[in-house]
This record gives sequence, structure tokens and C-alpha cells, in this order.
Amino acid sequence: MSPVYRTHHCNELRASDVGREVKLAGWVNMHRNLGGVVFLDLRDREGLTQVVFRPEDNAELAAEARKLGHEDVIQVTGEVAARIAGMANPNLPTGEIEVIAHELRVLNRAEDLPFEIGGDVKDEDLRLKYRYLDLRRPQLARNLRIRDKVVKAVRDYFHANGFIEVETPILSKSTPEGARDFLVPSRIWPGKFYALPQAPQQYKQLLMVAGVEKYFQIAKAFRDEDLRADRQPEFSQIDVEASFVRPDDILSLTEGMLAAIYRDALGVEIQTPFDRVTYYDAVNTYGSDKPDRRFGMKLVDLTGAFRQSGFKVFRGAIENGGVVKAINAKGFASVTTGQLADLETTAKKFGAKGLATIKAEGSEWKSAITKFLSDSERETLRTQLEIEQGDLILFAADKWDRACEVLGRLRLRVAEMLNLVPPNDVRDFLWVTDFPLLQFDPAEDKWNAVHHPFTRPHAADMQLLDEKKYAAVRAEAYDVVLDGVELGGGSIRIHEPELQAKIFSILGVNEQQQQELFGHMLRAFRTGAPPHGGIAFGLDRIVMLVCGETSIREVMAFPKTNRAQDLMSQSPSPADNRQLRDLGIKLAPERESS
RNA sequence: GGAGCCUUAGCUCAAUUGGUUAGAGCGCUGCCCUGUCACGGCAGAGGUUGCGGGUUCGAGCCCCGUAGGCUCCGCCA
Repeated sequence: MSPVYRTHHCNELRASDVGREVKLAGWVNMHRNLGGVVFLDLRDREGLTQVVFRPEDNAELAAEARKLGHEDVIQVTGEVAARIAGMANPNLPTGEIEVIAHELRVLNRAEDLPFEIGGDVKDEDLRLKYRYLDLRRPQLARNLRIRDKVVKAVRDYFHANGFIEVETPILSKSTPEGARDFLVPSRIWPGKFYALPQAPQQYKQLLMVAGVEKYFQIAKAFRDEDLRADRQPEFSQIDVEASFVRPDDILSLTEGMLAAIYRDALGVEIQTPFDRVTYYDAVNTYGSDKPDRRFGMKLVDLTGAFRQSGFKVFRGAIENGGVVKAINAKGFASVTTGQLADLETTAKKFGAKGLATIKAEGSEWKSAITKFLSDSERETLRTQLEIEQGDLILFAADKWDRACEVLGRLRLRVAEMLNLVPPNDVRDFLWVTDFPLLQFDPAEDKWNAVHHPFTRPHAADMQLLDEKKYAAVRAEAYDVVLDGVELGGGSIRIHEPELQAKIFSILGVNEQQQQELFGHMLRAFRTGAPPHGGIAFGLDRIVMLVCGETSIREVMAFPKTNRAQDLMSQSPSPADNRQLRDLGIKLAPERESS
């Protein structure tokens, strides 16, 4: 670094530097004008250093310093001095010393800012509009630094394991499955469009065909869907693919990567290997394929107990091929009417017809359903759910998947109400394995890929595929979950053209479409494609959890709002007519907005 | 596409049941202050209560609409 502007950064000087002539540059963080002597805290990326201007040394300079304001950018030349006895600041790494200024250069004045850099800003709208100021604030500045450490840890880790980073195109081709694509019109080919990649999925598989063997990339991906706290239209993936691998290889590779991330970014050792839970067990026990296991409240199956029940709602659900399940919200008999209404709304939102509950208050069970229950049924409930005084029991009676989902959602809601979710440093990593390969969509009346169409069916389930028992076919797919958040997912892929074509057919992609949309893939698979598989991670989500944040916007430099706008640059914005003409695009009248 | 919450000074918030001139802290401006570190003291400027309409003698507060932000559902292989 050239010493023209500075010789040290603002978190560098210590008592051992006393007597040195130094130059510092940065922002005026705090300004303390005592009438005579002037102190200011100079801030740069690394920290703070106190600078002193003493009128007895240089009255003119002190007068200049008196005129400085917050966030002015200055350069100071001076001598490092020990602070006078008893005046050290133990809260500052540089608190033993100060720089006695000999020279002051104002590099740039700052006008009054829309918010204080050191303050608390609640209005995210305002933060996003002035994102470059928001990023000066300690929290976001820290998040940027942590993100950099995570990215570096990832690159170091994969390089150390023989992976090479390969970039893939941003201008690529639209595919029928999955999210809505962002389209980019082609000028050279009027009427034709590129699509921005939802993931580098096809390219990375083609890199395996190319013999790259071990590929990774920190890749941008784009999905034109509605946003959430953990979803942005444009986001980053850690994309990984390797040849001649089995699921275990990818799982342990991932565990090593996450361990390296936590070690390098936080200095924390995480426990590996992670637990593995099948998709069935995860849903059956926690009502979710990304379970948060940091609190209990497991789903208990009561189907056996109610098969012959006098309570028609439960018996009827079972006779229709469903199940009866319940969770015990320990100590929540104190639930308020409002909370109970909230829980019932939640249950109905996810397809329950109603919400049966039991409040175990004193020796009494307060419930609308207990009068339908036999003594032995009550006893079974008591033992299986381990009901004690003060507990609240929530039931679901429905088809297995719906009952599980309803209770899974209730479980999360109750955990929130009871503050059961532990702090961020209690980490629960786990694998969810053996996902179903296919899922029937009644709305479209067709089978869809749960993961994506290149996912390999379990070898043991190939026969079920031929027997068209599609719902029972398991995939060689896996998700890694941390504290109820899906960090990433992947699979072993199909490398045989015949099997791939068969899967496409089941998904309703006819032969002509297969050739048009995936012809290059099928052809590539006929040229000596090695067995391969991989995984992709949501980098933003990983960084979010490492930083202890609850929104990925807090770990992205320039995120967009809920409605996909950049409030700083005001994108998206209208295109002028000339641009549109070049692209051969005419707007439909109703879409011509401001 | 749907549901909920929020919007008062530059920022963070307050304002009794609908009742006089909408307040405070920080920031900003001016003056004072020579060892502070969230420096201190005195004085001051700063408001179309997001916007539009309605009810009312009277609306920051009640009603309707609308804009924006956020959270969630749908959606996101």
C-alpha cells in the first residue's frame, strides 16, 4: 500500500509504536471539541484511533479540526504518543495510544447524512436507499468481512481437495422445469431469448462428461419468483460436482467444507459427521423435510390407538387411509384464547379441517373431544404422549403427509410462542436422505421431479419405476440442514441416456421436447459420461447463519426489496424505445407503465 | 394471486377516551468549555402525522381507498 495516504491502518498502532511519525486516513467517526483541545476518533475498515489536536502545539490546526464533522474523510500526519496517565481507553484496541496531529488534510467533506452511522436504523427502506452508508455501519461491515472469510474458506477447501473452479455462462438457455426464468432478449436473434441460470446444473454435468472430474464454482443464480427473507431474485450458490462418487463421498466432502467454514470464519469447531435422517423419518417425526431438532415436541403416532375409536373424526380419518398424530406442547396449557385461535388458523392454512386439543389442567383434561374417548384411549394418550399436568396436546387426523405437515407447522409455531428456539450458537447439522424421486401434482395431473429431472433413482427401486409405482421410488438425493434451514441439496445423477430419457418420459417431456430442450444432454451422455453427482449450497443462507442474521439481505452488499426492486439505483427501470427497437420488442399496451 | 403487521421532525420513539400551539433523545445550527472517549453546558432551527377521500363542532387517533417496507401462504425442480 502506498504511504502517500497512510502508513498504518486505524487498528494497528500500539504502545510499542510510541514516538513514531505516522500517517492515517479515514472517516471522522466521533468528534469531541472541548473548546481548546480537540479529540476525534478516526475510523477506517480496521478500527478506530484517537487523534488529538492541541492548540498549545498548533492553534491553527486545532481550529481547523474544530470545523470537522461526522464522516468527513481526512488524512492526519502525527506522532504516536502514550495517553497521559489514567486516560487509556480499555474498550479500544488502540486505547493505550493516541496520535498527536501535526498536519491535517481534508480529503472530502460529508454533508449531513440521512442517518447516523453509529445509530440504530429501523427503516429498511431507508437503509436500502442509502446502502453504501448502511454498509459503513459496524454490523454490515462485519457481515461483509465474514462473508469474505466464508468464500475464502470454501475456495481453499475445494482447492486443497483437488477441485478446480470453472465459470459457466450467465446467458444460457431456458428450461421447462423449475422456477420462472429471467429472460434476456437477443439483439442478434430478434425474437429469441437467453435465460439467466436458475443453477449451473446442466453445465456442471457436462463438465463431468468433459472429464473435469472435480468441479466447484461460486456461482450467481437467478429465479424470477416471489421473495422471502431467505430468497432473493439473484443469489449465490456454492456449486459442486464430482465424477466416480457415491453419496457418502459428497456427504463427507460437505461436512469438511462446513467445518472449514466455521473454523475459518468463526473459529468454531463443529461436530462431524452429521446425523443422517431419512426423508420419511424427518417428516414422520418432525413434520418437515428440514427439521429443526433443537427442541423436542416430536410427532407421536396414535393411529393404532384410535383404529376402533368411538370418536368418528379420528376413526374416519384412519378408515380413509390416514393417520392420527399429535404433539405435546409441554407446559402450554396456559395457552391464551388468542394463541389457540392462531394455532387453529395455522392448522387450517395447511389443510386441516379443524384443530383438536387437550389442555391438561390440574387433574382435569379440558377438551371438546375427551367425552368421545374411552378410558383406555385416554390412558394410551397419557403414556404415549407422556402427558403431565400443564401440558397442551394438539392433534391432526388426516392423510399421512398432510397430518405431518400440519403438526410440523404447529410445532414451529408453538416453539416460537414458548420461546423454545435456542440461540444461534446451538447448532444442529443433519442430513436428510432418501427423498422421493417423484411427486404427483394433482393440479397439473402429472408427476414432477422432487429434486430435478437428472436425479438418480435408488438402484434398489429401479423395479418400482418399471412397475409405475412412482410414489415409492426413492432418489439418491440428500439435503443438508442446519437449525431448520436448508443449506444445500444434491444428488447422484443419471449418466445413462436411456434412463434419462425414461425419466423425461415419466415427467411428461415427450421425445420431441427431449430433443429440443435436452438433446445436448442426452447426446453428451452417449459419449462416455462418467458416473457423477454433486451438491449445491445457498451461500447467502450459510453466511446468514454464520453471522447470526435472520435475513439474507443482511449478508448481501446490495440486495433487493420484497418486490425485487433496488431502491438505491431504482432498478428495474423502463427501457427506452431505441433499446426496445434494437431488440425487436414491442410492449403490450397494458404493460407500458411508468 | 392472498393474509397480516408497520408508516408521526434527518434518525429512534412519545402523544390519556377523538379535544388548546403534535413532544423527547440523538443529529443539525450558533455560542461557551484545554484530557475527552456516547465529552459537557446554554440557546435555536426543524412537522402537509406516507398519500387521497370520508365521518365529526373537532381526526396523528375512527372508517374507506391507495403507495411503500417487512413477515408469511401460494410459488421457489
